[in-house]
Amino acid sequence: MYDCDHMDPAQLAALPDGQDLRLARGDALFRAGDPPLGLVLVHRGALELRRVSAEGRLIVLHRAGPGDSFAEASLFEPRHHCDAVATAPSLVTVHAAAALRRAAAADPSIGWRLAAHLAARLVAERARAERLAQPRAADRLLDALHALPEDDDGLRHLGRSWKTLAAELGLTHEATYRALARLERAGLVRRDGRGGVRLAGPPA
Amino acid sequence: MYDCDHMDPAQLAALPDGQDLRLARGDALFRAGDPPLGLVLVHRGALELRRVSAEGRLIVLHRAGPGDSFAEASLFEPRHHCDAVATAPSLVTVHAAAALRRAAAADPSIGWRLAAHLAARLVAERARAERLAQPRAADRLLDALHALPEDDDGLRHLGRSWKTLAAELGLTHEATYRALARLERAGLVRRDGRGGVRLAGPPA
DNA sequence: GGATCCATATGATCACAGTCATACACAGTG
DNA sequence: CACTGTGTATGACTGTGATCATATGGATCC
Repeated sequence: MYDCDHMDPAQLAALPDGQDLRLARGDALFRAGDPPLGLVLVHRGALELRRVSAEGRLIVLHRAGPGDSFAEASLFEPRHHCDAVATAPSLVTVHAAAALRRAAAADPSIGWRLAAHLAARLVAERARAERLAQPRAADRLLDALHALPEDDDGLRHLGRSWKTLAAELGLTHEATYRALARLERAGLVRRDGRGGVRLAGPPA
Repeated sequence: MYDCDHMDPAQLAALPDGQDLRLARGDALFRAGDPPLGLVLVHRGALELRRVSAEGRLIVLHRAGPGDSFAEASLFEPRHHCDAVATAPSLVTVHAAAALRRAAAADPSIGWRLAAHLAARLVAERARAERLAQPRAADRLLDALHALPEDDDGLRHLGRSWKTLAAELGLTHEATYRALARLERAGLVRRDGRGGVRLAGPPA
């Protein structure tokens, strides 16, 4: 429910002088420790914010697809604290932090709109934390799938690989595939082979 | 590192006409589904944002102690999506959403400051998600303890019960006590009986 | 047309977190 | 004072996710 984007990032896009960038799969837009780049809008492709834990686990902090924005928090931080990597060939617009601050000084409404956008991201992030607090893989998985935008008839399309989803859920891909297989055997989930998912049963 | 409060909520407190409220332990400031109350500043005591999962698990979405604020996101949402419950006798100030919006229209800097505050909360929330993605209880626990503010000599004070921390970490209290005992036996953690913790070894 | 890489599986094993039970100390209350 | 609720702690058992291994089909690249 509150996992979708309430605020249209496009309303943030009414901003001055963004710089367009193309990224190949695997390219890093920035690395942890870099000075903040600014607000990033994704037009095509997908980017992930990643960290590697002390034990070497890859952790996906956030994932942004077409129409999403990210790195908003970096506008107020001295350094980036994670890597931003393109998981597919991508096209993004970067609004430099300094320029954005100047624009906000000129147009007071930008601050409030940015706050609204950040509030939406915060709610989504809390939903994610709630999901991660579930102990069982099937619960996390079902929760994530129910949060997916639903087609006019009941089809949802997972816009990424199951392996990627596994990382977002804090699970190994093996656990994810197994949970998926069990859910499918139980008739709660049906997959068409191409990223489409159909769910049975109430979200509750 | 990025789990502490970068932004001083007090700078948000330069706001008009807050309403002070006293809460007893167990009192709910609002419930899921209620219309947004507004921005809440905690002066004394502690409040938790809670949900109950479909399986009946109690999930702590956020915890605010003295000097913290919460429910910022509710300023932009039509309804609250979780309960706010006092876990101790508390004193709070509520800045009504409508009043805050009016104040922001009059003073443009409020929007930007609010955005900065929300950005800090977002970073903290991502750190929490990162923590919850760790599979082992000891890792989550150590991570959370290292994120605690450190005294001038190496003492950290856990400002809440271990049971409460367990809920924040998405663990049962049993698992938490056991992990704690193991860590203490291994010499990585030392507790004085009164909420004080001393850690050995690097955060990495 | 191989050679590679990756996502998608599935099996075996083991560590560990969840669950249920029990116990004790302490605070607050009638 | 007894009574109750809560936090702290530990034991036994079970379920399940992590780990390691292996296999296959689809891309992509020379």
